Amino acid sequence: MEQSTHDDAHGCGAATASRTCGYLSRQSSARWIPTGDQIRILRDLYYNYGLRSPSAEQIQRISAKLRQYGKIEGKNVFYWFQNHKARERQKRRLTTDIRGSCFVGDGAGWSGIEPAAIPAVEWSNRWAIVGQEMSAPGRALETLPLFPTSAQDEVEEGSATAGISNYGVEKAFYCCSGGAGTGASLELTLSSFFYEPPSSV
Amino acid sequence: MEQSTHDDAHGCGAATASRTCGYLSRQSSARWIPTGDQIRILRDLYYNYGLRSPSAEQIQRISAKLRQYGKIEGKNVFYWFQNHKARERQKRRLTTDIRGSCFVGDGAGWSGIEPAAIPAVEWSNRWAIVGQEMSAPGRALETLPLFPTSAQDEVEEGSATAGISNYGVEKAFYCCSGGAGTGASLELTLSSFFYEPPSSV
DNA sequence: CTCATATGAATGAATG
DNA sequence: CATTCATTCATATGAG
Repeated sequence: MEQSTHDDAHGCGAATASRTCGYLSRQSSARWIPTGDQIRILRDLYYNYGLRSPSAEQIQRISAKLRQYGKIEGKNVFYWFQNHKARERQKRRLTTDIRGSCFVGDGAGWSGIEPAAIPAVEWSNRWAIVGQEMSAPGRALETLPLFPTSAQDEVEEGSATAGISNYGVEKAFYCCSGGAGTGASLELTLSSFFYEPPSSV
Repeated sequence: MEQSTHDDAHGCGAATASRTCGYLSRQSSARWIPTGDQIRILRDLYYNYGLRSPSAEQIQRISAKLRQYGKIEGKNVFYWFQNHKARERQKRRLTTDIRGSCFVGDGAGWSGIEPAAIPAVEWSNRWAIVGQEMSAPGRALETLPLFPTSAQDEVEEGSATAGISNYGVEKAFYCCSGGAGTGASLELTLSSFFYEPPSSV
């Protein structure tokens, strides 16, 4: 789900290819295309190490390290973490997933159900090490907690959120739509689900 | 042309649609296939109501409502609007070669030639320090110190980074990071996989 | 079967 | 940190 499309499937990094891919897969991509190894490491840092907002120094080191797997700049690492974090959060907000599963963990997928990517046991080993070494005042790994964000976050939905006043629809240009005859149903539609509790069906 | 292929033609909703089709037209499509009703409502929201970028809550409500017409998730609604807007704009960019009738549009003035060098210095402010790139591919990290407490020096000076002048960043104020002796745990963390066999190059 | 088009999904990059 | 834009991949469908 994550980046199954890319990963290394763009004929770049591949598993053994190991070409100085990075940025270009065939021409001047102008846009960074992470290799499989790069992604793997980044994900490892994110999930297994809880790194979510690397500092400048961290980014430097990470990008420097990842450079051996392909062309990469600091900003790429920076953006990667930004995006990954943001999208994980967004997923939470958009998903109507209200299942009372055990751990939401570091979920990585809209489905909310991730095929046990990171066995929690794995961490303990590393965490321990990192933990003791990290005598620094809560730095480096911003979020050390095994469970990034408590589920307390998305519980707030469902009740209020009744600020239905305006749903961002301010400028409605009744132009293009040819089948304007559906207007009625639209209003009905809008009101129906805009006033309905988010409880699915 | 628009969505003549789908709409309800995928043997799902049929003409009258309103069938609990959604995701699967036969099995697990893995990909959401909107039903005719769902598309109709979405288009209605888009065109008749000018809804272009629904918020998270709106998406939840919309998807919840559309769910009665078939399986659907929040991300589907999200992507739908995202794609619809992007493609409409893209189409406009391609067709509007002599735009000039009305206005230039919403900030996307396409005059055939878009210089916009984008000095890439925009982000410099944020992570200027990160910007520094090393021309030494392959290694450089292997020898990184375990006690990079001094890492602050290089950053603080900024001269080191300025030497690269990669982005023409003169004054790099390491804003966000702030952390000084941050590095320690980081590379410790990284060390685990930094020892990986560089099978790449 | 191959190709073209439409479109769902994903993600890098960027802005506020 | 969230929101948006642009680009690209992946897949469904129909034409040839």
